[in-house]
Amino acid sequence: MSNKMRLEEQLQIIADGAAEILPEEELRQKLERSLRDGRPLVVKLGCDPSKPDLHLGHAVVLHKLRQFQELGHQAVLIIGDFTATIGDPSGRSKTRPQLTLEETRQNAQTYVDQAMKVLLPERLTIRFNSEWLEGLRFRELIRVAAQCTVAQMLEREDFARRYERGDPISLHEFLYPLAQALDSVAICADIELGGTDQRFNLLMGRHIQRFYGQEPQCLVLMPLLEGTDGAEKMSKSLGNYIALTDPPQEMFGKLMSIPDSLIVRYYRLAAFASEEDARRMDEQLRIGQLHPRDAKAFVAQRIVAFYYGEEAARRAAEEFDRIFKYHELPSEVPEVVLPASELPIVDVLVQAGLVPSRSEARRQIQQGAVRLDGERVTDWALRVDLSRARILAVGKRRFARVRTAADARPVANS
RNA sequence: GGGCAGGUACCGAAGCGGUCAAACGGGGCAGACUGUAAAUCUGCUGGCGGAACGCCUUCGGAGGUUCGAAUCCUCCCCUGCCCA
Repeated sequence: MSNKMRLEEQLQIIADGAAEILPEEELRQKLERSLRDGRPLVVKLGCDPSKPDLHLGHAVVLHKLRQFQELGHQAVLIIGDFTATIGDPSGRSKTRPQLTLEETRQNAQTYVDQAMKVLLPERLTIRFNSEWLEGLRFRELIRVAAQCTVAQMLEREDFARRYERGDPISLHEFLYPLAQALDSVAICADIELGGTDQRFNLLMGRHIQRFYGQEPQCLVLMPLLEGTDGAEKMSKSLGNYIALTDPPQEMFGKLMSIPDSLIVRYYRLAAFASEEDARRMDEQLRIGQLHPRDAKAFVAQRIVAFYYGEEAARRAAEEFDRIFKYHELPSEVPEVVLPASELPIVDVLVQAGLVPSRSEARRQIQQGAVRLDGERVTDWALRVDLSRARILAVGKRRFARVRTAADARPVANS
């Protein structure tokens, strides 16, 4: 294949699914040169080890990085261990808890383990930014900081909004974009990946790279995946996320709960379907040739299969149908062994871990959410005989098989 | 350093001496309806409690006034705005 064709092919793959590429022409030039000289591009992705739980939203970007790997480029994962130890003393945002370098390392390991579900181990470099930020001289920091005005900083949307609202912004928060930019300088990044919400930070990378006489990096921005609530972007703090570590069953269930309006988007961004396939599904849904439920199940299965394989995905789908379609018990109900042979149902619910407190147990019973061996319980003063195994259910998705220890002695009660 | 406005439950936000575990909205949980959808409707949403208009803990922190405080006073901590 000629370099010309390979160039077009690469461009197409890189642009596939991307929300924005800045600036496109520079990217073309970089790729052209890379092909000509046989030198892979350095593709950077920064990550925050203070939140090591990766979800499908992260996977969108990770997958793009993987595509770069497949094209033969050099992927560099920057672990922001240094920045994570700074934390966020403004206290308003809990998204940046202060960590020790030790914790950071540990989280980083977790992070990488999860990222490897999407990335290829070859052509992957992992760097910690404490390596160059720890020893950064104050003088140097000031030189860098001088490259940016306050007005420019306030262009960043969330700064602007917080400033507008009178919310506190700590001075050091202005330094985070600079720190990220210095990461790009440290590894001479050709390309940086991120979500569209990272545009400002990544552009800062270009700015600072120029200051250091480097060729500025190109930006490949990926769309932000909405969370299971269908409204906000997927994030851990909003609790609307599907973790890469969610077991197949749970992952499938969460996927089934997304609003219909998101099916095609998930197909495209989380199941990595081609533009064409996504369009086809969209069309079939539109003309009613495909039932939304079936489409959703298909997408869910595709996604679970990506992380756990076809077999696990198929089982998850079956299990889902069993519980929610046919209202049967899950194939595996967690078993809880209690020391007493007879207890008030409220206590059983708490001790089985189905509800957090007795008050909550009482409320759930009053609302008709609790079933014992399939029978709805209405009396919260009910005592449960545990000499034989009992099946308890709270709502649609909390189950436990409860019994007393075989050798438990009856508890005397007045 | 000074002036002003604020710090309330998971979040936003009322309350400003008792009837406040604390309005309202969001979120969450549950019920109905379903495709476990979404939307909608209903209920619940600190803990304890054989079910009390009962007890305990909570309204930035520590003290104080009062029969009684989220509500008043004092000091402290934190945030925003303005001035220096």
